[in-house]
Amino acid sequence: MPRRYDPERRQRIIDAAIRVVGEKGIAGLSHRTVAAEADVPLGSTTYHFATLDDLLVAALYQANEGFAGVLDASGVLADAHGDLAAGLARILGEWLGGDRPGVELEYELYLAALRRPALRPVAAQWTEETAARLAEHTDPVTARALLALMDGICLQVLLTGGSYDEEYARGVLARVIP
Amino acid sequence: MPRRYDPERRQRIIDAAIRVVGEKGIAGLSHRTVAAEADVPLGSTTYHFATLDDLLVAALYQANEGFAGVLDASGVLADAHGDLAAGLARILGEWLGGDRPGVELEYELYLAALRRPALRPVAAQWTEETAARLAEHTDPVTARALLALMDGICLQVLLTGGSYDEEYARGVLARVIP
DNA sequence: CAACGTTATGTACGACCGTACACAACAGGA
DNA sequence: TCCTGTTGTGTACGGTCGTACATAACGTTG
Repeated sequence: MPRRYDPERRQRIIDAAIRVVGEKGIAGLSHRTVAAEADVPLGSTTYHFATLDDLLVAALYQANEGFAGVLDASGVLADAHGDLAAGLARILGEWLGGDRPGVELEYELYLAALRRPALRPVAAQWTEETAARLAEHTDPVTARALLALMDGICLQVLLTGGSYDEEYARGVLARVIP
Repeated sequence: MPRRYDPERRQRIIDAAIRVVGEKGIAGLSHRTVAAEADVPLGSTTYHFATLDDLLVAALYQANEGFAGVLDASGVLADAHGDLAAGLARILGEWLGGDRPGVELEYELYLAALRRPALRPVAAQWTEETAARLAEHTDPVTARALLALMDGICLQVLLTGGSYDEEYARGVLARVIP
């Protein structure tokens, strides 16, 4: 089933959806706003993604690679014998402190799974994959706990408008590692 | 400045808003849906709450008392020398496991602060107050870490559709307590 | 080359939304 | 009693939304 005309049209729509969510939030996401951002007709977005949930699933899949990329680029998981807590704390600092527009975006898509069951498999898959990667440096239980604690720390920063304290994060993350 | 006609009209609107968010999510919240749920005219909701953010702020304030109530009723914070980690793990179990419709509701309102700056002071206040209450049984740094970890554990359960493991929670919470 | 199914587009409809605003109901001071 | 300001209501407007659907553009098959 070959694609015709514009083979990357679908990808353009996903990219546009991510930009829209980044700028206006999920509340500002509609077939029309995405079509305008991607510079495609309205019918094109409804054709490739019948419901907005379909579009959100695709966007979340793609956004999940954001943090995974930071994780890879950091080299923390490459160094088998480094200080894991310090490494993770540094990664969070880079992720939260960077002026990338992706932090709120990626979290918003992730948290949207709370009310949209269609997103839960994607969120679950990301959690399991990341936990598995962390587990290579500790054990599965600790990996999930580290993930949960990192989530909680980020939430406290993002929801309360506070600032990120890397030294605090390193300290409490270290407590979780047995 | 005496209230006339219906002194509790404002409260009725807030209660209705919480029910609407509980049933249809924030996405289903509008002046009209709230007016219908509260059985008041449309103009009444727009009069008492000019913007939906105003209404969400009031709803979040009220919803925050939900978890605080569970915390109080549990008696965990009353027992000065009990096992804090086990107590908190049990509270989370009651909160998540109960068939109350409040869990997703309260978290949705809380997480909405990510994109709505108007809610952040409320979220921050709840975090600080709860951390202060926990700090009476440990130290401030540990209290905030416990709160973050509890948030993260709940998120993993709610976002991935998984089940809550109280024994796991007790174990990792205990690691955070020095 | 003709028929056909997939891919893609344009447009229109009914529903819902926030908002504005004129107006009614009432309390308290002059 | 009248006047004034606050509280509360009804309605209508312009805009955006999801959705449906007729139709075009194209590749494939026979």
